[in-house]
Amino acid sequence: MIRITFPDGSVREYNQGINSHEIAMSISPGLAADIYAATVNGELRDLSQPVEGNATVRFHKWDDAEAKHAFWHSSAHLMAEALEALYPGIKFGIGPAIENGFYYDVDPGEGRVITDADLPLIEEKMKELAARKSPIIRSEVSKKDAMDLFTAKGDEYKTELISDLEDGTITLYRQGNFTDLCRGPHLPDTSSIKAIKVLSLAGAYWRGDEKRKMMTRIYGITFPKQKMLDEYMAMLEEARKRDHRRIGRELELFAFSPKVGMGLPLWLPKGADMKQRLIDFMTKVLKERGYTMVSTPHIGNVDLYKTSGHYEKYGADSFRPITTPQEGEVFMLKPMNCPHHCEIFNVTPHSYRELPVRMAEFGTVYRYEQSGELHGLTRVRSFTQDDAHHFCAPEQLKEEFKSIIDLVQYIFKIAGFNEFTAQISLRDPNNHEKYIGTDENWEKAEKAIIEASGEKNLITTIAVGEAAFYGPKLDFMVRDAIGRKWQLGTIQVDYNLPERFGLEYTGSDNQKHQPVMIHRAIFGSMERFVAVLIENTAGRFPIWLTPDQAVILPISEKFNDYAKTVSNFLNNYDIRTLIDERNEKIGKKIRDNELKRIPYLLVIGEKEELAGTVSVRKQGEGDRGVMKPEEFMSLVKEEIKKEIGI
RNA sequence: GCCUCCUUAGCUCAGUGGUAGAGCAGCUCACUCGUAAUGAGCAGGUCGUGGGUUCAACUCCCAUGGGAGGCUCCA
Repeated sequence: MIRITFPDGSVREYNQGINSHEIAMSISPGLAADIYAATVNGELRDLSQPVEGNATVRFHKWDDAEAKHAFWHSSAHLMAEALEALYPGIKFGIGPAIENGFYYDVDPGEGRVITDADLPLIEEKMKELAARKSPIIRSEVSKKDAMDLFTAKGDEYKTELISDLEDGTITLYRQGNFTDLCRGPHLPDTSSIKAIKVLSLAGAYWRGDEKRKMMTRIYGITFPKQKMLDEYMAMLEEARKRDHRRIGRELELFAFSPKVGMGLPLWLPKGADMKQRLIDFMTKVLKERGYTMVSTPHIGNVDLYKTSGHYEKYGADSFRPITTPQEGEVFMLKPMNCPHHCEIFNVTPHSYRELPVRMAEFGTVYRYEQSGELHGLTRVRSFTQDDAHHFCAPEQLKEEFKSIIDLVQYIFKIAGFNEFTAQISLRDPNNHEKYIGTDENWEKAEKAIIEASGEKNLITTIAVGEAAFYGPKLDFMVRDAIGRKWQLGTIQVDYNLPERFGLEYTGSDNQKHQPVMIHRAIFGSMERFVAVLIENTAGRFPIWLTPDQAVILPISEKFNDYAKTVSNFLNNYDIRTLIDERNEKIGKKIRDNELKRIPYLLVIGEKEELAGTVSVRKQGEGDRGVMKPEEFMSLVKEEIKKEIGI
C-alpha cells in the first residue's frame, strides 16, 4: 500500500502501481473527467503514469496552466498524427503548447506546400483521429534507440534535437501510428479533445535562427467542449473588431501611404488632435512633478552616436547616414533622445544640490525596423517617445524610482488601465563580465528597484538575467478590456552613458562624481500608446481625450439655426461640439454618429427649440432626457473632472 | 529580410481566358422627418505596377510595390 497526500492535507491509501487518473476516479468520476495532468511530488506528470511509493498529488483542472499545457501539447501530437497521415514523409520540428493553443513546425518536403486551403482538411483528420480515443503511451528510451528510430524515419530535425539531449532522460509518446520525441506530460488519451480548430499558417525559422531553414508553422487550438471553442473564436472576432488599424481608419485618426513610406504614420486631424491632447496633459503633469521640458533636433552628428555607442550597436540596421556638401561631415536621423539629453546636461556644471535633474522631451525618433516587423501604429519607423532622463546621485535612485512608479500609476489610471503588472529585470549574477558598472552600484540600483516597487505595492515578477548590459530595469504591462497584455512603460537605470559622455556633478565633498541616469517612458511612444488605447476602448475614448465630445442632431433642416446657437455656446465652454447638418432622418443621424463613437448625441427639434433645451443621448446607452445646454455643459465638465481631476 | 496568403470603386467584398458588378460612402433631387439605415437618380475602376504566354489576360506565368499573419511561448 502507498499513502497519497492531497493539497488539503487529507491522506488516502492505494495499491502499488495505481496512477493519478485512477486515484482521481476513486474520489469521484466527475473529478477524473475534469483533470488533465497531475503534479506528483512537485513534478508535473501524465495522469496515466503510475505513482511510485508514498507521494503528494495535486490534480490540474482546466483552469490550471498545467492542464491546458498538457491538453494542448497532446493536441499538437494529434495534429502531427493527422499531418503524417495526410502528407506521408512530412518531417517534424517542434510542436509545443503555447499560451493560447499550440503549434507544430513541419517541413512538408521539397516542392510540397501547405496552404490555407489545407487547414480544414487537417482539422477534419484530427477530428477523425481524436474520435478513435487512442491511448497516449509514454516510453523511456536510450539515446541510441531514439536516434535509430528517427534516423530510420529520416527526420533530421528530431535527430538534431536528440543529439542535444542527455542519455537516460529521453522519453517518447505514441498515439495511434504516431510516435514523437517528447518530455510530456500528456493526456491519457485523445478522447477529451472534443473541439478542434486549426487556425493559421506561418513561416518560422528552424530553432529561431534566420540562417536556417524556414519551417511551416501550423497553429491550432482545442478545447474539451465546443462551447469553449465558440467563446474563444468570439474573443478573436472581438479582437479583430478592436484592431486599431481598422478603427484608426474608421474614425479618421491616422493613415499610412506607400508614397510617404511604409511604417511612417500620417496623423489625420482627429488623431493629431488626440495625440496633442495627450502630450499637453502629460506636459502639465510633468511640470507639476519637477520635470523640465527640452527640445532637440531630429538629426545629430554621427560623432554623437559614436560617443553614445549607438552607432556601433545599431548603425548597420538603421537609416543610412546623411552626408552634406561639406566633405567628411555626416549626420544621422536620431534613433534615440538620450545622447542629446546627455549633451544638454553637459552644457552647464552641476552641483549635488540641483540633483535630481529630470529632463523630458516628446522626441521623435527614427529607426529602420525590418519591413516584416512593421505593424500599424505599434511598430513603426518614426515615432514620438514621451522620453525623460533623470540624472541623480546613486543614493537618490530609490526615491526617483518611487516618483516614477507613482507617475506611471497615475497616468495608467487616467488612461483607463486599471490592471497592470511590472517586471523587474536584474543581471545574471554568474556573468558579471556581461555588464558595465561597478558591483556596488548594481547592487544599489537593484535594491532600489525592488524596494521602491515593494513600497509602491506593485505586483511584480523578477526576471534574473534580463537586465540590459548598462543597468537593471522595470517594465510595465497593462491588461486591456479583453484580457490581452501590452507592454507600455519602462524605467531603466544606465551607468553606461554617464561614463561615455563624462557626465559629472560636484558633491558636498567638493569632489567630482558621476551621476546615475534613468531612462523612462510612460506611454512608451505616442503611436503605440494611442494604438493600445484604441484597442482597449474599442474607440470609445475617455471624454477628456476624445476628438469630438458631442454632436448636435437637428430633427430637420429647420432647426439648423438653433443647432448653431447651441454649438456656439458649448464650443465657447470648450466642449468640442459638431453639428450633423445633413438632410437625413434622425434615425440615420443617430446611427452614423453612434458608429463614430461620439460620446454625446444632442437631438434637437421643435420642442427643444421652444424650450431652449437639448435632448441628450449617451453613446451606447441611449436617451438621458432633456436638459438646458448649461446643464449639459456642467455634466460634461463634471465627467471630465472625474476622469482627470480638472 | 524570410515563409504562407492577400491585392478589383473612398470602404467592405462578388466575379469569369472573350476586355467589370453589389452594398455602404460621395454628389443631385424629392421628402422636413422625434432616438441605430427615407426614396429615386447620378457619378466613380486602364481590376497595385511592369513584363511574358495567348487570337484574346482582371483571370495563367515571372518580377516588383503594398498589405495580413508569423519567424523558439523551446524535445
